[in-house]
Amino acid sequence: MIRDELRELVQQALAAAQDAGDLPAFAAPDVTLEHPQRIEHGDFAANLPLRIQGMARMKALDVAEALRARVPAHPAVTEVRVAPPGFLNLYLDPGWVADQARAIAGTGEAWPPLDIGGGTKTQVEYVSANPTGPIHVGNGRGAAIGSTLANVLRATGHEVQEEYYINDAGSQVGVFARTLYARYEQLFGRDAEIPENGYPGEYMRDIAARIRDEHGDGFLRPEGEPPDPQLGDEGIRLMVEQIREDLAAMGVEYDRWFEERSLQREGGPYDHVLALLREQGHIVEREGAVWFASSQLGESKDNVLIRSDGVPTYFATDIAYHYDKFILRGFDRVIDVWGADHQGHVSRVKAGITATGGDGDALDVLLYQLVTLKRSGAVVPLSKRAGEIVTLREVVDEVGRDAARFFFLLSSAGSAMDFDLELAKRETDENPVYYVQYAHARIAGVLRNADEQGLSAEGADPSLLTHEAEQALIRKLLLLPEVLEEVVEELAPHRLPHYAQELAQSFHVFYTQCRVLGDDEALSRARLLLLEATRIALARTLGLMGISAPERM
RNA sequence: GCCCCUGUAGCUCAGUGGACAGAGCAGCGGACUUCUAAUCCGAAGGCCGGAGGUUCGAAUCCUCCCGGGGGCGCCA
Repeated sequence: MIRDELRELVQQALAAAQDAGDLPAFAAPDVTLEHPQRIEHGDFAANLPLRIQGMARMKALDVAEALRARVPAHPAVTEVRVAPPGFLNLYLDPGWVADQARAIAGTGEAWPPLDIGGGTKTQVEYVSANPTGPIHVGNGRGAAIGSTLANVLRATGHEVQEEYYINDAGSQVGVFARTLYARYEQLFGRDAEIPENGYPGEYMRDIAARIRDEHGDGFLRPEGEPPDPQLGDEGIRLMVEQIREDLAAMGVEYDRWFEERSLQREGGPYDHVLALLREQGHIVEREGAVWFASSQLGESKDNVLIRSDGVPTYFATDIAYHYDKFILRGFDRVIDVWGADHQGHVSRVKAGITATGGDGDALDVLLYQLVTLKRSGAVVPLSKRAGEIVTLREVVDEVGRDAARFFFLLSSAGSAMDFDLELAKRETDENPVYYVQYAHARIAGVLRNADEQGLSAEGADPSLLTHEAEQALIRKLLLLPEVLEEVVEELAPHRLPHYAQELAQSFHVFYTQCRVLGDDEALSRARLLLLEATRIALARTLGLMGISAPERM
């Protein structure tokens, strides 16, 4: 991408200036380029002179001048200027900029071609909510973040697998089964009560009814006897099926649904990991429980692996799960997207990975702060145990998949967000997603009109794209590769919707100021070329976010 | 008590070492005989939670304090 090429130019200028003795010899930091806020400061700016003025024992302005004189010629650069207090400002050549419209349109849907990953085998695991209830709004945020991140990684040369981890083995599954059985018994007129700490939500009645519809009283046992274990399994199966459908409604599809239970089969990863930890001396038995002696590994405390009642903890199976990811399946890199309430879990899982032969640093955990759901300003509790829960499905049905995804992606994972249902519902016209989609629909409309007139970008001369709005739009297009790189390097998918809005704005301004289908046929063709390039970038950005790019609105 | 996240315009949020701090929404004033006005243009709105410090330069880094959220040996 152009930024990397220009960075290299400045790097070369530095080396040349030092070789020539214009600057003293010293090890300089890597060159970084940024986009100045003010257009008069150029398209790119290097602050290198300011950063090395001390090492060079020269005034920043003199350093800048020494560098400026040595910057090699480049077809994209029309001018290099020194600006106080010591910046080196680079100005792109308008002819080169205009020609990028042709380059983009010529590359087509594959633009921008980026290989950051080099085929790195990467797994993104996200949502992974307990299958004891429908997924809620907070999980929706994880879904939007995880799937968008996976899309961008795939688009930048990573070999990506998306996975959902089904927690079907913990103690909560037993509580789920007993709750389900109580609801099931109630359907047959029995006076059963759901257990303490059970799941009081209405959805449990629905699942019980579905099982009755399919199996009749086949799961009914003599009163007072515990439920058939297969009833719980059937309930989990139905719940997972619903979760799958709810996520699909938001455009989320996984490559694999991984069952926690599969780790615990005889001689499986769980057994193996425990034996491994024991061999390595990481196991301590105390107070009737089995502990991971993680404090010896720099953790703040030890953690229980097997509770005194003999049941393994979630933590124990999670070590086995990550052993499975890294060692058995050979992922080079794993990204787990978790809610911030799992924050305390991060460092101990990394310690567990390292202790079982993996590299804890190959795991990136992207924590997102929880979503506060509001209804007319009042906080709505999200707990599955509360009677009233608002499901993700409900929100998606109300505001639409596109708006829901855009909304979830808009704020950075680290900041808590409010999701006001009334606001989201009211936002039909004013939601920013429509602003972006409308830009795409407008382009599609003009391309249709051009087609009817028998006009196309065929043989277009991009050098006609000299208007300020045209130039600004192309410069905005050229930002997409940089944005994708930042999304990957900072695990920051929220940059995408912000970029989408900027791109749409640049287009709308262009559309207002520049008529595409006018009297000047050569200009029309050039502008059609620009429209094609813009449509490619816009559709790509929307597609990576899992948001549709409509032809009409 | 300790750890993590967070505090920026009325609201929702970007910006996390650069040059005069940004956007959307709300509110105010304009623009449709012209490829879609779900659009555009303009004005207004800020001790960047507070106080010190580091730096040529701090919303950004460090220390302390205040507010909000989350976590802290047998829940997941």
